[in-house]
Amino acid sequence: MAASAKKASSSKKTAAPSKTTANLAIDRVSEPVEDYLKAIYDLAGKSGTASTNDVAARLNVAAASVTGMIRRLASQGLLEYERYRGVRLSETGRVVALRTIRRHRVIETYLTEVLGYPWDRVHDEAERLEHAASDELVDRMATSLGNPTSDPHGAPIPTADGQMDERRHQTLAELDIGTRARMVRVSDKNPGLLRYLAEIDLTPGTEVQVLARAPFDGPITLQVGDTEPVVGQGLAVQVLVEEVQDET
Amino acid sequence: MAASAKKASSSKKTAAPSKTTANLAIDRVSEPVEDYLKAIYDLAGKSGTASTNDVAARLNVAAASVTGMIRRLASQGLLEYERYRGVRLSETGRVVALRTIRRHRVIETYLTEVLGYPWDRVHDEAERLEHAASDELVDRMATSLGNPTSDPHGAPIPTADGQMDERRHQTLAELDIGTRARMVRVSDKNPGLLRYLAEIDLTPGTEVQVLARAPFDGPITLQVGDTEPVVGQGLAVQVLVEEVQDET
DNA sequence: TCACATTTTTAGCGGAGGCTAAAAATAAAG
DNA sequence: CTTTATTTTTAGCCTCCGCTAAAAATGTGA
Ligand SMILES: [Mn+2]
Ligand SMILES: [Mn+2]
Ligand SMILES: [Mn+2]
Ligand SMILES: [Mn+2]
Repeated sequence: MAASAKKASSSKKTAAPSKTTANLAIDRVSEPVEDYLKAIYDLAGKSGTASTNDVAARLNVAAASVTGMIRRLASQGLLEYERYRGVRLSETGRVVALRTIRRHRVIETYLTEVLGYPWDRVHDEAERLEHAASDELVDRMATSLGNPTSDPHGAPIPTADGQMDERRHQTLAELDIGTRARMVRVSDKNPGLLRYLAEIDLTPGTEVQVLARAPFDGPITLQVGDTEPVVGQGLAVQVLVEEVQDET
Repeated sequence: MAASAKKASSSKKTAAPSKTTANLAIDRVSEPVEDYLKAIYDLAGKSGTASTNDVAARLNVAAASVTGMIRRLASQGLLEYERYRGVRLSETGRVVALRTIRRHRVIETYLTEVLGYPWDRVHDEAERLEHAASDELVDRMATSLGNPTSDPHGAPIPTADGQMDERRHQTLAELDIGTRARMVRVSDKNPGLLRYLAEIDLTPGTEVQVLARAPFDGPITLQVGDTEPVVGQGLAVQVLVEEVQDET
């Protein structure tokens, strides 16, 4: 809960404009900065730190560019940085990242639910809109959707005050044969995969079971509804699932 | 050329990718560029040209910055420019401007009609979203609104293929006493004015009549519905109206 | 421990889009 | 037709955010 007691990141306007709650009036940052913070947020994952190279790969920029940006972000108090030692978001940085993620995911949900976008094309649109939409707009969208808790790909949506379900899930590749499970989530970054999943009806919420698994990472036979699609290991490791205990 | 390694790789792939209709596949330009083109589009108006100073004032940038940007835009073929002689949009520039204007106005309409935004706060939001929303998204919004022809402030919405109603209108200040007219349009850039207009129910579509006009630009007494608000000249010149001929 | 591989940083550069101050061109007034 | 005022451009500078090439730090395998 450290209320971002960092140093003087906010210029020299007023000492403390309004800090009633935690800290909602964080200076709005640029589009690239929001994308860096998002990338770092989810690369860091549990270890807490992200490497220069990973960030570079994720954002499709040169490693040198990442070093440069990282230095600026550190000087703004958005992250902690020690040369050669990776980077870790500060509390402020985490808040900014989570709000950007919230905007992204609410927008994706709105686009599919209300405007009829197919789930394989919302990501690119959201990747740009997330930087332009105000929190108010996003909250209006969320409200009109009934405050959904996950986006079309099953990713959890942070609440307006920055809480997010951080549960880890097993992949379809790890699922024991015969175990009943529910499809929970898949990455939103591969449109082809998403289209294929939609085709075999393997979307978040759907029940799925592994019927057979050929050795040496061979094909995996599934049961989805009353079809039995056979998928590869490459797909299975991308799909997150959750065991479902049948209640009487 | 170096910087275009990944993103703007569109440059010189094929001479003419697809030019079936007029020219719909125009390289997407930056946010500042879109704002310059919009500003020039409507400053130029009928005369066709806009001055450096006017553009600067409209965009809140220094005149020197405008000169710099103008040179770049001219070199990209978005406008025609002769030193000291003002600037005029090229056909390409006009197309880009109109599409940006379409996005802006459809977004404003969507925000008020669907998401319940008050009409005095949609402009700022649209000013940012217009650069991030794809034409597809905007077309989906337009479709779901039934393809409206004007935005919440009465400004005409260009069609997807770039047609826009360019009619000029008289202002409330010019309206003859006793003439029945319909409120048509008001600038979207002054939230206070918009709130006041909403308060006296003077919104696009509403019938209005000038009952009296005090001399020397004095107060103007209106009839709006069954109220008789008295407004100043400053307001009256901002409100565009259209005479309404009563049909039997 | 030493040599090589990998990762990261530094150095230097470029374009976009801002700025201010000064110079130049154009327009307005006497 | 000058002189002055206004408008516009130039010159020079800045920040942000990219890039490449080279140097430095860190990690690894013999
Ligand atoms: Mn996404
Ligand atoms: Mn983004
Ligand atoms: Mn507007
Ligand atoms: Mn804008």
